[in-house]
Amino acid sequence: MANFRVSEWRKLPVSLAELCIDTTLRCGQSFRWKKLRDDEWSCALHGRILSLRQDSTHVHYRTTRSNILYPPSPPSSARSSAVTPNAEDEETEALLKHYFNLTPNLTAMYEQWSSVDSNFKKRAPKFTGIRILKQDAWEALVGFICSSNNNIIRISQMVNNLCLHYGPLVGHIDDQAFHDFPPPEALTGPGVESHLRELGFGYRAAYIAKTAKIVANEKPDGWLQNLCNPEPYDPNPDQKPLPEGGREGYREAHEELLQLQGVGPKVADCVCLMGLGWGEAVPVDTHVWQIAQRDYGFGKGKHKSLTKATYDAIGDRFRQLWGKEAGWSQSILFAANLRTFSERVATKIEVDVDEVKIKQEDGTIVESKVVVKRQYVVDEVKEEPDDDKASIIDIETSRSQRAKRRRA
DNA sequence: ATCATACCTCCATT
DNA sequence: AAATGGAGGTATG
Repeated sequence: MANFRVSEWRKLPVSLAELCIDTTLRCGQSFRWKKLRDDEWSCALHGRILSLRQDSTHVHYRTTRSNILYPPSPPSSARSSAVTPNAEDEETEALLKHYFNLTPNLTAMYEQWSSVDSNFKKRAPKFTGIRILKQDAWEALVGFICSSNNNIIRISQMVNNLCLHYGPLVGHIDDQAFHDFPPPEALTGPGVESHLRELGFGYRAAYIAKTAKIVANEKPDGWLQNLCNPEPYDPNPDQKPLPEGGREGYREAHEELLQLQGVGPKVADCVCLMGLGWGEAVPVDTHVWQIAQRDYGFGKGKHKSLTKATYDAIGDRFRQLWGKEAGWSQSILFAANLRTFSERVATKIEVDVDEVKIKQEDGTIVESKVVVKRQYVVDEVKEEPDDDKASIIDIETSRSQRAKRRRA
């Protein structure tokens, strides 16, 4: 195992309210992180494996690198790495801060959204620390092309398969291979589409192959990166309201992305938000559509179904409500609505006991007790539980001790 | 503009 | 056990 070297653990002070890596890495933004050991997440990024743990006060991180590709620093600087951070550690910390987008004050943002939106205030407390990642735009693009008509488990399998077959090997942890995400040029070959089909990508195989060719061959160098939001994060945003439909740069990036194969409005917004730094991008998928109907009055009148017009109207409504970082707020409500996290949603169990008389074929009547247990999602805004949202979790039927017998 | 349909595959549910 | 529907949609008519 001399081929790889593992750095010391280092730590960065971060509260769980500012970043919860478990929720952030499981909420469907990124598809490559693996939880190998208890509470330790790892992912290949920029030629190294980054591993993370978190406690209530810090994020702990370390890297695993290949000695062959990334030889150790000279002895002069390797000496005191435990006390004095060397260049590699500095670089890793910078990567961590960048990837997890740690500059914005998330606690203040939650407070702001809570003060203007009672629904957010109600649902967010169990989903704190969710940040929008600054992922590589190309990786986000391919990942979300894979997401159409798909579920997070399979998307992750597909993306991992893509990296395994087309991405450079970065290292191993416990015999688990970690590959970096393949650049567009790696996916332009003639056999890519059919190979991806064999790998189970379905109709998305063609989308990825075509999009890779467009990006690598038809667009100028740096085309995708240049769609990034150039503005640094501003903790004291100016008073001028966000333009209807978002800033010009966002609208342009969205429009450009729509030219690609397999990229519609939703995928384009995912890339804008999570890969290009446009906080006002609001991807409206089936979950957000459900949320918009349930909590924000959509699904009736003019916006009965999720047409393009409705899609845009939902984005505009959320931007108007939550502002420049509407996409962040949307993602928090999205996570709160995921089945993956349903155990966090407060539930209430209601038990009904009914006496039932059952007349049997032979004329005898049997008295039975039917116990029905229903589970509700507790809704603190509406006191009344919705019957249509209750799910029956258990029914017991017991015949009473002495069944009364009568003549027919 | 809106609507309907096909598209790959996997999985849970019926 | 075979059928159905849904999964973080998009392209086409």
